[in-house]
Amino acid sequence: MLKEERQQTILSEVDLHNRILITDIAEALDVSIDTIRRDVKELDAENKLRKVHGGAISMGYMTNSARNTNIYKLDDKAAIATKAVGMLRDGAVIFLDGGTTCMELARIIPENLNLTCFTISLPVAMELSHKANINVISIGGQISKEAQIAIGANAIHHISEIRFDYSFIGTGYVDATFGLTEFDWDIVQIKKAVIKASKKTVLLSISEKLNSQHRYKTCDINSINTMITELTPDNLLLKAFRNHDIKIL
Amino acid sequence: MLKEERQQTILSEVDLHNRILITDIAEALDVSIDTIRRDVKELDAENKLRKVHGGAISMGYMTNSARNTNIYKLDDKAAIATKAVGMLRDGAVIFLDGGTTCMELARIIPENLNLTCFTISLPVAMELSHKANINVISIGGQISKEAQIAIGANAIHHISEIRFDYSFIGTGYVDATFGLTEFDWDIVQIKKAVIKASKKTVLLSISEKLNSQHRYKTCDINSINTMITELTPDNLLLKAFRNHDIKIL
DNA sequence: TAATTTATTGCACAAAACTGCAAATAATCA
DNA sequence: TGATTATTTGCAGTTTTGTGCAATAAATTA
Repeated sequence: MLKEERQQTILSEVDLHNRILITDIAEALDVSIDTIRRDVKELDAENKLRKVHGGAISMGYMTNSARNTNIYKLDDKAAIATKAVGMLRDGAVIFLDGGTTCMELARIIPENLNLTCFTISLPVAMELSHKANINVISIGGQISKEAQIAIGANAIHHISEIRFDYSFIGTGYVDATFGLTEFDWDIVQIKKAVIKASKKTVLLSISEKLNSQHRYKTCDINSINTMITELTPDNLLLKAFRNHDIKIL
Repeated sequence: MLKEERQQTILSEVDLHNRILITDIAEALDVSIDTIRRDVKELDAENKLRKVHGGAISMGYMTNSARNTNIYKLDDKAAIATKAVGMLRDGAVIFLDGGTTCMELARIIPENLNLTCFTISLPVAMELSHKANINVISIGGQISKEAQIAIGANAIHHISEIRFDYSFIGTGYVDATFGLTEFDWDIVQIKKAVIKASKKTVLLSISEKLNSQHRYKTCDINSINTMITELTPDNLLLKAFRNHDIKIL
């Protein structure tokens, strides 16, 4: 196997799973740990990923409070995902959005939990499909090349015919007064449908996105039932959100 | 052999397999390693490919992901996929099944081909989503954990509402008299629906599967329009199939 | 703190790349 | 056509690169 191919493989694995373990990759590609270590080092120097103790994480997964020095240590998105997992109960029917934070949630959902998970995200569906007790249902539709999620009328129609106990969604931008906004029109339509189809909607967002906005509006803050960030609920950055009828975790 | 045609051969090999090894090409064309090295160097300078240590990779490969780590019988499968790619025309609406052979086909579909591809396979959808000119539509449904494909009534219903120009399907087992059979009932139902929805059905199967059978039947050999194996069409193993109204590639 | 895991470093071996050179081949022109 | 020139090719020696191993150091966990 060519070095270049190997590095491409590492990159695509990182893209797919947000994080990789050096040892896993070495075993999968059947080369020594040293080799993978060197590869990861190079890729880090090229800013294609971030090397951390024990492995590597994707750039998209990085947050600006970059204290991600250890693959096992909780970073921002993992912290959010951990809080979200606490909301899950056996037998629930949930929806999972695309994006790295929801992907992280999918990753850490316990194997023994009995869940029915709907998702529009190809990577999330693949990740969940490895868990024995989770019934995964992918919502079909045209695939957005950027986000690797199903979009379009078909997907929206399907969502409208389901009633989720919980939906876990991300957002491009969020602001206490302007609500959730996106750069992409199609994605807004999907999220609108998801929110409408959910008993409870849970927003997962790193604090970095707070107080930002863009062109197309998904919904008001009031349409969200629970908002999870990596911050503690009493953080000052969340003050503006406390005026709304929304639970903050 | 002229230098020009040699370089042309190198380029087409790179296009086909996304990567080459200097040593392989040198042996195949029966010239010295140095010659190929020089050729590759020139082609790199002309931006026709990217020279890397030990070989070369196609320009498109850089963005290409999901390198197959399952190298089992990969050469045979690549040979089948190559024949299948030859059937594709701009503007076609096709269906791609799951399985490693179809995955290989997805992998080598040229970037510049304009296609609408439906698929039930999560990995195939992800692979295709990286190609700019291919409109990917995932068919949703319950995800089979073994095969990472959508199965069930919902997926079947969707398929029944489409008319594919070509469908490329795999099979668990195939026999000239017993037809296509599977170990899994749900998968049979999906394949039946696909065949019904296709103007032309193309079976991709490595020769290893020929003359094998299992519990559940998908269809007779006659329901298949074209059958592609890694063998040459006049191979003895295919003799029994030549009695049927089926094109063999 | 000790025990375990991960990183780093230096080293050896192998594979590949580069260089200069001579022989072979192709192209040009009288 | 034959002689001259330029290009291409293969080979040998050298340099560079890639890989794995083992010893040591650093970081992490219990």
